[in-house]
Amino acid sequence: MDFKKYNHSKEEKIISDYWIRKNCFKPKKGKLNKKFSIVIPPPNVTGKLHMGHALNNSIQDVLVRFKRMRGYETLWQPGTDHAGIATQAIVEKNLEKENLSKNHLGREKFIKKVWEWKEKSGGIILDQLKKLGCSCDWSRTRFTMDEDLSKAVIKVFVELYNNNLIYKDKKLINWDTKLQTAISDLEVIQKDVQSNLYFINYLIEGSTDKITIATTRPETMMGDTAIAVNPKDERYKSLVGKNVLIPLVNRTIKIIADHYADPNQGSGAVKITPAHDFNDYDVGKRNKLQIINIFEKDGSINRNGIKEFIGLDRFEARKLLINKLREKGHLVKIENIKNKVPYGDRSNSIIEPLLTEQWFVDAKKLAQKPIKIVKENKTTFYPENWTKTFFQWMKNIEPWCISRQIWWGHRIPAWYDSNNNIFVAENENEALKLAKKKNRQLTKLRQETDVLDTWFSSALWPFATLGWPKKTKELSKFYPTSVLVTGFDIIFFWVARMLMMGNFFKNKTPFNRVYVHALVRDEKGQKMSKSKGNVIDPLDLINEYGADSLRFTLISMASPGRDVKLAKDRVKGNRNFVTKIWSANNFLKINKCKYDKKININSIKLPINQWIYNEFVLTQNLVSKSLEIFRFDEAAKYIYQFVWHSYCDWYLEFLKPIFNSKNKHELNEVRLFSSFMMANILKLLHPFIPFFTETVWANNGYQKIFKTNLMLSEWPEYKMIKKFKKNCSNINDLIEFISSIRSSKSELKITPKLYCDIYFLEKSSKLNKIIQTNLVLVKHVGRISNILKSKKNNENSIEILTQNEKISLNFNENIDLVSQKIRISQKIKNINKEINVLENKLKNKAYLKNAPKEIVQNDKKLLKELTIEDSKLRSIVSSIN
RNA sequence: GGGCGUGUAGUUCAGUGGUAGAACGCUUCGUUGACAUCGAAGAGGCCAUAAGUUCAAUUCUUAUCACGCCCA
Repeated sequence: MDFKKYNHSKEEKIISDYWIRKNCFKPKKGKLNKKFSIVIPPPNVTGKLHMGHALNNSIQDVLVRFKRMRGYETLWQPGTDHAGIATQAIVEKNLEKENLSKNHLGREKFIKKVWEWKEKSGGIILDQLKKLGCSCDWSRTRFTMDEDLSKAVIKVFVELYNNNLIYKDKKLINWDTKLQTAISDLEVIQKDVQSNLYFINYLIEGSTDKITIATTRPETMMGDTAIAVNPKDERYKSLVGKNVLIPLVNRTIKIIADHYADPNQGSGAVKITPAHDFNDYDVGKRNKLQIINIFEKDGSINRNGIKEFIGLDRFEARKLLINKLREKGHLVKIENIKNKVPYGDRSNSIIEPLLTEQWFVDAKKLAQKPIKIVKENKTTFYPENWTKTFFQWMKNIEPWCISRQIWWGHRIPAWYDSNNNIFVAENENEALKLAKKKNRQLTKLRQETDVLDTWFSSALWPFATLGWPKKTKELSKFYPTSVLVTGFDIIFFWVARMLMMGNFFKNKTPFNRVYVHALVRDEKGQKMSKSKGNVIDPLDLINEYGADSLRFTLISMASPGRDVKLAKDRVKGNRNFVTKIWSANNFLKINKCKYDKKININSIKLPINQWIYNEFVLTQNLVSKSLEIFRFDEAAKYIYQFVWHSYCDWYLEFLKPIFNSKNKHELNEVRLFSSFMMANILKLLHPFIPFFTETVWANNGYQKIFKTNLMLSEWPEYKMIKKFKKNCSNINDLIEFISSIRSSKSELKITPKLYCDIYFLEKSSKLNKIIQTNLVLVKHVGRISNILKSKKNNENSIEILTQNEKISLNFNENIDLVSQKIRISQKIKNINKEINVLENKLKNKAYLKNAPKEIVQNDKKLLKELTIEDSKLRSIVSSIN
């Protein structure tokens, strides 16, 4: 027979199309009458599949497929978010190529262009998820800018506003001068950089004395409104209240006493620029200082600056200013220091604190319920220690700046009259109604131009995607969702905010459990990044090794609280695993193994079938249990171990002599049962490697007898059968016995394929009994030609010890007895070490008194066994002479 | 500075209050009718260091060292 190799690319495509065509991913009532739901962490609509996605979604798919097979009605809700800043940037870039800009087009036309882009290119990542095998209900795919979801966003905004949980305020916020929008504090990354610390003299008015301040941002001098010294700082006590002249700027400001000034930092005197520094802003508030903003929105100097600096970029201004200060003798020195500088996570440009009017969510108030919910374990984190991180952030939470000065996003539903009175409503008509209560003559309002932070809409994801605010079937069925699977990097961005919104608007926590997985790194543990060039593209791996191999690799490496260090070799290894099963299945076909009629497992007679059955049940239980507690790595390990080592290495090997025999009864049982086991293996493996298993399922014709494809079949829930246990233990003894014969051959440098005769030296050998009842298997797998009735003693025979029984092996060629003697002597030494330890232990009265009985019993038993082993080995050594 | 985590075989990682495990890699042997993307056999560990608790510590506690990450 000629068997083709498994062609993953071809089969994956076929299976994927088949599942979708047959609507297999839609929720269906299962046998349990229970629900299981997950909402996908919506990938950015501009996104391409990276390893993080691959891990995140493989895990979700394992859970979803597992629960579906177990009989839950299962929904995996997919979709993407609109990624305001990122998407706008891409479309703007495309416009540039056509020599257009968004300002050219105007808001409406630009938005139209973005939608065009989205329709054309916004589905890439979803297609990639399909390639990975994700069993999302794709017919329910949602997008945060969809009409329904937008309605939800507007409703949420209005309600929060009416509850005083959203407000507009003039505050210092993080301003991205490149993107020209506000961003939230979470989107600011503090980076360690080398900076210059400039020491500058300010002249004290009415004297020739000077005060030296230290700053890393000298250009902000133009906005200084005070110099602060610590009230306890003796050096400066007499200067408090005096005026100083800002060099070059020639404006006078006061020296004030404020605890913010740290006597140990720099010179101990610090310039205060309330408009351009968060700490200075607070100092300014405390001391009622003037606030002078010196920057335009692009970071250039505005008209509040020195005349000749107006229009200069902030960094140009810094250079020029330092030169001038040096020229005029105001610059004392420059020190090189390490400090933190804020960068925008999207633009990678230095963030400028800027005083502007923005919209804020009162996060502090909204955080209260989630804190309570998590405390009460109504939402639990796994691994548990993330709870701590969550609390720490939630308890120190700052107002959330939600307005963005861009066009792509949910436009804030607020309108202004000509006096800038604010009217927040779901639409302009409603707003106008509100406005008319104030002023009957009003006919026209002006809508807020800002849009909302993308995360604002993502925060509604678990209920908005299910239809909220409409009371849909899905919402009542699948909310709260069962588990959220996510990386730790978005616990604050997303998880916390979903908890706020879900608990506020649904009065129910959006998910019962949060499974937090780690980052995928390269094999050296380095973060993957384009600049380092160590990015592994999951699609490359899928093409080369198949989606299944990639999935199995990621899942088996996802142990809690540890990063996944991914090397290509791992994927290759797991591809080999897939091939191994393919080849095992071919072996079944060659031997006409077919599961074509139902089996009464209880009536299975052959020990080897009983053995593999109980081994399977053991594995099935371990896999199920591991998956329930999110131990994907262990689940994968158990199934790998079983399939490769129990099923292929031993079970299939033991079947070979049966296939060669003429015993019809045995043949029938083996042909039926081996295939039945294969079907169950495919089931257990399906959540991990769905494409391959579904393919083999179809090829083997299991559809007929199970009356379903694999992904909708029932998860194995077989019970251990007690009456099989005796035979199972016998098979385990055989395995151990055969292994020791193989070891002995290897030690004696005898080729494994060489047959030998054996003789049982023990008077009443337990092994002998077991072997006699399984003679055909042992002879074939153990390569034994005869079991001798009497002992042969010559230079070709050797005694070995296995399961504490002495047996004699007889070969047809000479063997190296001398080296064997050395080896056994070494073994005796080792055993005696152990015996010593045990004897000492058992002499210890405290041990005998305090240790649990079983432990002591066990040690006594072990000591006995070792003592026997020792004496038998000694007799073997002496017999060699 | 505050918080969290990690140090176990060459590598990547499981694990446990009482015999230390896997995968990959390595070594030797091997194409016997499923599979060389394979099989068989092996080598390889003071479980980071120190002290404490305990009859018993790789496991629990504390400290130290090293390395990550998050927040300020």
